[in-house]
Amino acid sequence: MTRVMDALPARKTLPRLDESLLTHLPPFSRLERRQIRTILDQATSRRYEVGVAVFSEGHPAERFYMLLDGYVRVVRITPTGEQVTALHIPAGQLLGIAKAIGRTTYPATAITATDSIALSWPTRLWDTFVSEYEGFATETYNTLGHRVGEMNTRIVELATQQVEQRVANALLRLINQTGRKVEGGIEIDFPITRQDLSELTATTLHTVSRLLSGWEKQGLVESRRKRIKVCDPHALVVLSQS
Amino acid sequence: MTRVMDALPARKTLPRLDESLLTHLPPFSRLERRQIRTILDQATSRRYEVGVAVFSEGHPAERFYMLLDGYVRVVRITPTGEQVTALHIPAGQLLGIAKAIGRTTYPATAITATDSIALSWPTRLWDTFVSEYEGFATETYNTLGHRVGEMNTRIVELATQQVEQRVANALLRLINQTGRKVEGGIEIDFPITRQDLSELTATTLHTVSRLLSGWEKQGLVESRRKRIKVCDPHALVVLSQS
DNA sequence: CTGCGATTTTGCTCTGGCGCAAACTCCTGA
DNA sequence: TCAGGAGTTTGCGCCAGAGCAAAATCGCAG
Repeated sequence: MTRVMDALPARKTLPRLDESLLTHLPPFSRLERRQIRTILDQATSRRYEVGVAVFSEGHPAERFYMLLDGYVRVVRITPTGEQVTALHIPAGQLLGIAKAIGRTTYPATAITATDSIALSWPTRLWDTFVSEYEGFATETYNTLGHRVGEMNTRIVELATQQVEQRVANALLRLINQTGRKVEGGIEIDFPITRQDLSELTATTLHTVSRLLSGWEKQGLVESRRKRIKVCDPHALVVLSQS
Repeated sequence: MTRVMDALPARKTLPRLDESLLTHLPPFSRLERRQIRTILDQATSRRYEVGVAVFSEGHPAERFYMLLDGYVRVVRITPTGEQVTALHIPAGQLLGIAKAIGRTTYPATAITATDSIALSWPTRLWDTFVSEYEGFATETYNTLGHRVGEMNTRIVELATQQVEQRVANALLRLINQTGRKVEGGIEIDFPITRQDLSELTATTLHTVSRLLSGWEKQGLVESRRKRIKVCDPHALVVLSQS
C-alpha cells in the first residue's frame, strides 16, 4: 500500500553476506566457518517492508527463511476474511519450515509487522541442511516444539479465559518476546494496532480499546498510536490469572 | 474410579508380539521383517482401560507410544481444573512423541477414550528409531504436521466461529476420523458424553445438550447415552459454515 | 429386578462483549 | 502548513451462551 516505490526493487542479493550474521543463531551455532560460508552463499537476502506477505497460506513451500531483523506475524485468514494471528516471530528464528513437518504448502501466511530482513533458501536444500549440519535439525525441532507449545497455550486460553485475561496475556507475551525496556516501562518493539491485538486475542478492536483505556487510567499501560508500553507488568499478570 | 480390580494387574508383556501388528502402520511400513522383530522385542505392550491416563502433562517423557487399538484424548488441564481437549488420536498413530519436538516432558495428558492397547518404548530408543529406521522420521513428522494443522484449525475455529458451528465441526471431524458406518448414519466409534464434546468445543455440556436435542428433532442426529450417530452429515456441514 | 449414580434435558436469569454508529485525534504525504 | 485518512475512543442496545437449579432418564452393579 504505502511507499510502493520501495517495494518494487526490494529483491536483491547483497554482494557478500558476513558470517557473523549466522554464527550466533541457534540453528547454525555449532557449525564451522566454512559451512556457514556455504550456507550464506546459497542464501538469498531480501528486505521486506512492513505489511508485506513473506509467503502465503496454501502456496507451494518453495523456500524457507531465517528472519534476520524485524518481526513477522503468522496469520490465517478465514473464508469470511477475518484474520487470526497464530504466532509472532522475532528476529533470529526460522520460518516457513513447512518441510520440517512434511508439508509441501505453507500452512499460514507470514506478514511483516515491521520492515524486516530475511535470508531464504530453496526448500530442496532442506534435506541437506538437516543431514549435513549438526544441530540444525535439533534446533529446528526445538523451535517447532516451542511453537506447538504456544499454540497449545492459545487453545487453552481461547477455550477458558475471558477477553480481559486474554488481552492481558497477549500483552505480557509480547513484551516478553519482543519487549524493549524504556523509560517507565517496557514497550512493544514494533507498531501494533488495536486491530492487531484483537486478531491476536479473538476479540474486536473496540473491546481492546476499552480495555486499554481502562488500564491506562489505572496506570498499568501507556499507549499512543500503534505503540503500547506496559508500565506495571505485575498488575497485568494478576489480571491475567483471576 | 471404576473397576479398580482390573486396573492393578494391567501391565504385562505379551509372550511374543506378531510382526503383522506393525507392518501396515506408516512409521514402520518400509521396514524389513527383521527390523520389525527387533522393534517389537524392545516394546512393552499394555492394555489401558477407559478413562486411564497413558501419560500426564509435565511428567518426564520416559516413553513413547504406538496406539494399537482404541482411542485416546489428548487434554490439557487448566489451573482452575477445567479440561480442554486438544486432539483425538485413533489407533495406528504414535503418541507421546515429545522427543520429536525437543521436549523432555509431556506437553499434555493422554487419556483413553475406550479400552485401549498400546506398545511403548523407552525414549532413549527414539534417536535409534529416527536414524536406523527408514521412513520413521518422515512419517513421524508428517503426523506432527497433521496435528499442527489440526491445532491451527482449532485456533481459528475458537477465534471466529459460534458455538453451534464449532460443535457441528467437532462432530464432523469425529465421524471422519473415528466414525463407523451403521444403520441409518455414521456413529462415533467410542463412548462420548456431552461433557466430552463440550471440552472439545470450549462450551458447556448444557449448550451441547440443547444443540443435540435441537438437531435430533430435525433428524440430523440420533443419540443415546454416550453414543452419537450422525444421520445427515451434509446438513451439519451446511450448519458448520453459515 | 431394583436402586443408585451418572448422564442428560430443560427452564430461567443474567451478563460479557459484540455490533453499530459517530465523534475524535493523530500522523503522513503533498 | 494543511487535508485526509488511518487509527482510536466512546456510547448504546442487544443477544448468544454461560450459570444456576432441578427434574428426568438411563443403564449398570449387585
